[in-house]
Amino acid sequence: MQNGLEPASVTIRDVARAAGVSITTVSHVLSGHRPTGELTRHRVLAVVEQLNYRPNRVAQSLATRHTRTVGLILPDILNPFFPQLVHAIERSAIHAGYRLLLCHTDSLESLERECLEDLVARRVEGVIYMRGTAAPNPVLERLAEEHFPLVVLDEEVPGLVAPGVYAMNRLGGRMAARHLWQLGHRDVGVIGGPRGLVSVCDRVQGFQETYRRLGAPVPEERTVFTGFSVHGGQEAGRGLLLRHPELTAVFAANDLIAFGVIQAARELGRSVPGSLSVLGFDDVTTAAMVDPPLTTVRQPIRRMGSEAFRLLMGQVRGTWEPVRRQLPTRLVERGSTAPPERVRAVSAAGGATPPRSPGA
Amino acid sequence: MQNGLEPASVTIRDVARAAGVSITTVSHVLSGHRPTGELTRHRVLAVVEQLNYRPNRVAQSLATRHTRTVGLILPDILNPFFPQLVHAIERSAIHAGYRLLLCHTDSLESLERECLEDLVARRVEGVIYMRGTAAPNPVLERLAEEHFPLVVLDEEVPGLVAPGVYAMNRLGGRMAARHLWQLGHRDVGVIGGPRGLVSVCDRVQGFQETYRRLGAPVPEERTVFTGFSVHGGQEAGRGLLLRHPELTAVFAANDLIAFGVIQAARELGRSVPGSLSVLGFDDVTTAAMVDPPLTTVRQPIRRMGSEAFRLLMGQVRGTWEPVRRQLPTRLVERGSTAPPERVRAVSAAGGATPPRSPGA
DNA sequence: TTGAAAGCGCTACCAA
DNA sequence: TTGGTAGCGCTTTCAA
Repeated sequence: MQNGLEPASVTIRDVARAAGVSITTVSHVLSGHRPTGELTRHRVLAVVEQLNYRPNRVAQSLATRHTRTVGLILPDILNPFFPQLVHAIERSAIHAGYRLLLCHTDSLESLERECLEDLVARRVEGVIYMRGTAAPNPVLERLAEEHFPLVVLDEEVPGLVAPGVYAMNRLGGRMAARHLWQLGHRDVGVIGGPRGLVSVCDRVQGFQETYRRLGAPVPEERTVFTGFSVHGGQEAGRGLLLRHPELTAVFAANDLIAFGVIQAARELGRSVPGSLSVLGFDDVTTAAMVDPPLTTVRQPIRRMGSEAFRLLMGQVRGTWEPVRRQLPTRLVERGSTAPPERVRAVSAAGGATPPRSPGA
Repeated sequence: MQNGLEPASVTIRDVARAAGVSITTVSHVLSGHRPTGELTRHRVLAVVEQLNYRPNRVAQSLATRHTRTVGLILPDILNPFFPQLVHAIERSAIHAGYRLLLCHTDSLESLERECLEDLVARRVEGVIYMRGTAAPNPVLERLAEEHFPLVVLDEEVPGLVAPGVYAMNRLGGRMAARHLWQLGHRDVGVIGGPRGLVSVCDRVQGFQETYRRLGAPVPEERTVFTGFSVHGGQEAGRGLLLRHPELTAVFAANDLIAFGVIQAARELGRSVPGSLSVLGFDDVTTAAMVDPPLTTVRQPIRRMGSEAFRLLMGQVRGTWEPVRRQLPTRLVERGSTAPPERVRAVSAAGGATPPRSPGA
């Protein structure tokens, strides 16, 4: 207790000695891997209790070659989307007897690589990889090639052959578009997240493709990109609204951005949804709590998390197979979207009002 | 690659053989723990590179008796307060070469105990313990007695002699009270978090003690307790406002509860802050983004996290000492608090208006 | 039903 | 400047 170097806890050897049996025996009464005499069993257990012995999991891991640990690489714990995802994963993990080793990368590619290396060196049995950058990651590629247990979650890695779980982002983008269209919005803007992220492309493209088909393609200069953050959304929103005051609605690639857009709109004296509709993506818990509750495209976060863990376990104790699971999104209508002012005005003036009917 | 049992990665032995040197040498060129010949150094490094050798951290840990891992016990990752705390801790940890092993307890005492045991068995070098329940925890007590490196964070454990980092909760409660008082609120309610939590007692008592001193003690039936959640706040808020429609302000023991109270107020047709002022605690990131931006007592989350890790490291490589660090809170005024209607009405009617002047 | 002993992959002491 | 080797604390054959 005095020296700082040696916690010197009680070992299996101590137990064996105190119980007057062999180490082997202690090991087996504890693991139940082979029958033991009733008598010795009780003697050993008593000693274990008395000495408060707990097997050293490090030594166990070295001997058995498994650590009952899974590595988690995540880009941004401050985005509430990820804690929700982590929560789901952790529930599955605990249930399966696994623990999570956390690696926060701040969306930095260099950190992603380092973390991955470190996790492997620590002999985690698998990794759930959530990226925050579009940069290629050689370490990740190597692991995938070696069929190291790995599942990519949320953000797809282009070109990587590995199991993954994603939301139907393109579909989500389409849902967003259809919703705004039906409300009567014709002048819409889009604020995507970090350029190059597959999820961003999909959401944005799904949105644009729908508007194009409906006959009102979104002009290129009405689509901008920014970071997945409130601040990013605020900046980008301000710029977009300043350059295009004619916009009546904005689709944001995630909720954080949407929050920022709402703030920007207010600064510019535009009420939401009165003068501007805002639509988000994720359906983070707080989405229901912000000023006008946010209309958003919900990702099935819980299912994504548990499915990811399930896939990982499949690999850990079984065959590797690059399954690609896509989970459906759905639109959650709340208070941040409404028909554009013009349409409402017309409606109020009376009469049926198919918004900008094709022939008009 | 076929068999599921043996990842059989390359070991130090392989490197030694391939480089034509001893295992010892390989170990030392990698650790730098002793000088090595320029030539052999390069040879070894080349082989390491070529074989893509990475030392097995499990084996290292067993040999060196350190894991470069810290355990984190946290009650509720869905409360944004904790991700923010985790973020701060993780920054310090990564900087010091440590990794975080995550244990989510869902505020369950049984899980807290299990996690603690498991973390110790996994030989983490220390534990940062954030509790979510008021239940006593024998395992924790044992660890503290044994001077196992441990720091209690955020939520104090009564009677436990161990290092800890906390916000000045009582002070925070006082700040909240003074603010509402100065705005002119005389009929106030309090919604605490889980009964028995020290932080809750401190915040509530700080608040009440101030109102008492100012001559308007808060009647007991205007103080209620609930879970640290939006839902809890909503339920409790609804009940309180229904029973006491005369209240003009509510102090909530954390931001989540405050959010819930705001929702409850709306349901009851009361605007915030027009007809009801709401004050929170924590200053979670989203506090600035909700409907009326939340006036709240800010905890110095980042500093709490980094200080906790610093204290832990102090114990890991040094002397145990039950330091108790308390960090100051401060009031952040935003939009959810305002003078009560009566006062505003009177003010508008003209004339100086010491709210409910003692002689009135 | 029990034990001896050979690892698991490293570190670090002791020699050379 | 280098190597042999005894652990670290456990699991698991193989024998008894």
